[in-house]
Amino acid sequence: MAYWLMKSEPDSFSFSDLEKRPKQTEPWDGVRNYQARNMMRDEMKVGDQVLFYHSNCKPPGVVGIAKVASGPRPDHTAFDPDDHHFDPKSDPDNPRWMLVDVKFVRWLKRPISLHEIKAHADELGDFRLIARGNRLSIMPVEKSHWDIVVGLEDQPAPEQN
DNA sequence: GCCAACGTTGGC
DNA sequence: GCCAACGTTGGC
Repeated sequence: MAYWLMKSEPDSFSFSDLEKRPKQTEPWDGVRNYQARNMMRDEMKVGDQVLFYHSNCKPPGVVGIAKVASGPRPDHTAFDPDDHHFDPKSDPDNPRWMLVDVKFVRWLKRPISLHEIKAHADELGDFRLIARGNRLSIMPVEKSHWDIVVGLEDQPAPEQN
């Protein structure tokens, strides 16, 4: 089994939204980055575990755990001229953009903020999330990093400053 | 709102 | 293939 991190802006789609979805499952549409697409199309497998990360909010951080719930499928938002993610170059007979379904698993006992993750840089030094200039919305997570990040939920929350 | 860091586009 | 211009991401 592999481990991943997927970012979402909670103003657009939050972990709470995922929890409320029918079957607590959502197609991860709208991704328009080839690296992220390739991971969904070629590498993600049903049952893989996902850190659900809230970006562009206060505070940014990991809020819950999800899992991959489908194999790769065409992203139909690319075919809809009225959709914000419409891509006229994506041909329904040869779709350019692919997605997987993501299913809610559980909330973390408490959110683990980016700030807190960075405070553990000595153990998480090569975690992609805190690498310089990282902008990928989907990234692989090493098991050791997964265990450290998820393990923080059992530690007391750090003092706010 | 600012801006660094990327990715994409398109002229050449 | 190079690279300047432009658009986006996302923390701060």
